[in-house]
Amino acid sequence: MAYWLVKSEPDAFSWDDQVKRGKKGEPWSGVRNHTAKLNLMKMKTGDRAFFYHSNVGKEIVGVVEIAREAYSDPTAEEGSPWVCVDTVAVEPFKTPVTLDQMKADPKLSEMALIKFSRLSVQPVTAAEWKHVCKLGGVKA
DNA sequence: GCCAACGTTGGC
DNA sequence: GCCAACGTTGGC
Repeated sequence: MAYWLVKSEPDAFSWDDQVKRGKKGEPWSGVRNHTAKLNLMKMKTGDRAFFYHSNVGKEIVGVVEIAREAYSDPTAEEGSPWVCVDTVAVEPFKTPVTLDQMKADPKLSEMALIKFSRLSVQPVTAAEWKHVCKLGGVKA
């Protein structure tokens, strides 16, 4: 299984919104960056991702699962190359893990979140996943 | 094909 | 609200 991190501005789509979608999930659409798109295309059903609130909060607030692999993004122009996946809420963090916390943690110094701060869909290593789950108070 | 200008993202 | 980082666009 692979691990990921996806970003959303809570003003646009928050963790609470994701939870409200229930098992139906929500299309993770609107990605318009090729690096992010490549990551979306690598996702498999059952992969897990951290749900990160950018701008407001700047913290990981929960875990989502990939419920549907990459398909043509319905919010993009017809014939455009953009894709989205469906995400379903799995579990909220007991304690949100903040950006400051991750920056200060030597175990997480190589995280894409810190090194490529503008990438909205990014891979997370198994070691990082485990560690952040621990900080967040959830099972890896 | 280079690079300056511009737009967008996201932390501060 | 500002600005740094980065991607994209367009003139040459």
